[in-house]
Amino acid sequence: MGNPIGALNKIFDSRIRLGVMSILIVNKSVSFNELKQLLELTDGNLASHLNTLEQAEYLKVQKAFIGKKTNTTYYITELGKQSFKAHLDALEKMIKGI
Amino acid sequence: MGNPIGALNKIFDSRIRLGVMSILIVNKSVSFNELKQLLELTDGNLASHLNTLEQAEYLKVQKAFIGKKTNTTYYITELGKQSFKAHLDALEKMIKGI
DNA sequence: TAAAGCACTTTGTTTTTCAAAGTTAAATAA
DNA sequence: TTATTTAACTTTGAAAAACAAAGTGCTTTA
Repeated sequence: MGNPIGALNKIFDSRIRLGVMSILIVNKSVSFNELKQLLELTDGNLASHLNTLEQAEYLKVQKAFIGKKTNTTYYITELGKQSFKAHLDALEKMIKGI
Repeated sequence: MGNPIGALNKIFDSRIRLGVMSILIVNKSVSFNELKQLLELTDGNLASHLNTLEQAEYLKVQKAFIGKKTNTTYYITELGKQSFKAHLDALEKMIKGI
């Protein structure tokens, strides 16, 4: 049996990134502004965490106009979904001592 | 509905402290050296995380001699147990979108 | 023309994490 | 008896991460 924390994904050590993923796994797509309001973050802080998630290819972005307003929408990728689930599995195993 | 990440406990943002709690919730008592080996940490790093957990009163320590060797053993406190469970509940709710 | 909203980027500070080395005390080996 | 080892830290300092605040570019609405 290896190190119990070894299977945890470092990207998900952050509560904010965990929060983003949790929202996106249930909601399919969420806008920058919705995330900002839900998680009560400053733009910069949110943007940088979203960037980390994008770099990892756990998220993809779509920029569009909704009516006349610019809108940035985030989606979870297949990789993101898998990685998040793997992380939750690892967490569960660790907690249950499996 | 409040901020979904608001109910998470900052002390458990750290994978190492999560790991320690996971071990102690199943094992009742674990020595410094066992933790060090299980989690593959340097003494200093482990000691400082244990200290954080102790400050929060999530852990208590017992120093004793086992045979002729000094032994430091860690136990989870009732507060620690409750806080850890509360954190896991918050996590679960967040993930499931409750 | 001015002000406001969106989605950033940049800057700089604060906080956290960590390894490495040093410390203290007891135990065992030479 | 002197030296080494083990346990469990503490201290120091560096690197990484998190964050707020301010600035940017673009568009829209007043």
